[in-house]
Amino acid sequence: MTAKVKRKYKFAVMAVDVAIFTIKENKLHSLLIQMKKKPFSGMWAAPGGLIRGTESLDIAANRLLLEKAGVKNVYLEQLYAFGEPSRDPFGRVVSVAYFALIPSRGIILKTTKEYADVRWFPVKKLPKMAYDHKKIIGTAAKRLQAKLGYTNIVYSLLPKEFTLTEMQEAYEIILGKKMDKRNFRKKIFSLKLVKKIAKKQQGEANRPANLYKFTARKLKIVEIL
Amino acid sequence: MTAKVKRKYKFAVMAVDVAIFTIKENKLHSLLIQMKKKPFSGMWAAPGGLIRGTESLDIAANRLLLEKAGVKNVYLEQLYAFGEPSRDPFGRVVSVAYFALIPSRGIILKTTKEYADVRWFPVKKLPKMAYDHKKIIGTAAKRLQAKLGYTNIVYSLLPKEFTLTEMQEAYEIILGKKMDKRNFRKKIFSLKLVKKIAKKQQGEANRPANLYKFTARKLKIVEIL
DNA sequence: GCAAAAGTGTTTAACATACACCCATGG
DNA sequence: CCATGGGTGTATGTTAAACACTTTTGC
Repeated sequence: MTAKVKRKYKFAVMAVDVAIFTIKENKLHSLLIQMKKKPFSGMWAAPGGLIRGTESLDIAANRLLLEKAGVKNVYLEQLYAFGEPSRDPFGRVVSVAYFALIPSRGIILKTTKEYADVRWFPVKKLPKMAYDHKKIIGTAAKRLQAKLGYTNIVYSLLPKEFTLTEMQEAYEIILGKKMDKRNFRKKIFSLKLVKKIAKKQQGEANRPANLYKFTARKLKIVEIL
Repeated sequence: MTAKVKRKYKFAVMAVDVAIFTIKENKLHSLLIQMKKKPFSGMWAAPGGLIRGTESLDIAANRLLLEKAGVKNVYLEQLYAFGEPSRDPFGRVVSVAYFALIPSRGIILKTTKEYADVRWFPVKKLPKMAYDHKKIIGTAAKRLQAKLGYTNIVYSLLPKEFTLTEMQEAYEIILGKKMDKRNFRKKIFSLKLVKKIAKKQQGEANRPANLYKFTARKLKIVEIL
């Protein structure tokens, strides 16, 4: 891919990279950081880095999200280990990729001096990316699609209080298809995933929608689709 | 867990371990090797070892299965990366676990001088195991159960030619429950997973069963259960 | 009073489940 | 001829899918 890069590490080392998603502006977005060091300067990457000697993989993933992007309190699960020998020009780096979700309201991104920029990109319009990170984002997006179908994972993309239309839109955006409003609600109600609260959405030029919250904000296996 | 073991590696190193299953004697079995070196001497472990600098994870998994147990040509997929700092007393070893399946007919196990023994154990009666390998086998068994439900993965546990009763028994053994013969067959036929061949099972003291083969010996996503 | 999104049921088709008897072979 | 597992169909209940109009608000 690129010529002559000094191999920094003599042995295989372990990295963790995190594909983190949110829904913004009716599109699925992924958080990327812009690299400074060659040969990837200007290119974008998922937040990640080497693990420390004393931390578990899960803890490393949480730490790196916070350090590299200022993000915390997210849904996080292990995705896949990427270990092609050629995937990192600095040496043999095996990356355990993680997959994270966060609601978009109220996130403040943090740039560090190590990186040029931190931004959300629509998953359908990713910029030029470093390493095999485009593949990692793609694998994570597929996992997200699959999990929508058999778990209540959508809770981790929505705020505490939300309308059923917002919930349905999350499905439609991620799955890339329209769904039937009545059938969708019937299913959600029959599974008792949400409960109505005594508040309505305000300030819209139309009938105000009821607000709901999840009965449990914890991953559960349920047949949704 | 055990006292005073010299830490052999200064940095985190990468290992691959393989949970391999077959069906034997109407039970799900996993292949284990018996260790010689302390502090695990006498205990059993899934075949595995350190990755080489130039091989991918998938290739390492295949190589280790062959080297440590003499097994090849198996269904193999990545399972999960286990990275608790304390999981290996020799140092910081992150293990990418794999999950493998093989039909039981005609396998010849190979013992090496590095290990005391190689044997199949019923998954419900595992011996005392090294590292976190009991957890790895357990995670793999759950993955297998789940995949039976939404893929044609059972092909990798059956011989080229098999009876429908054998196929159904594979499901019953792994899921731990009886299934209805007529409904099972209806489902398998409607998905066109198998085709009848012009041979019958011989030598049983009852009506001979028709033999079948899979239309495709390749992983496919299909709603079976 | 109009534009915009919210909310709400019924009908039909597909699929899952439960269930019992006759058949072909070996010994 | 008997023991053993092989092979087959139907009726019922449950779930999925298709489909359109009325309501409530802001402006």
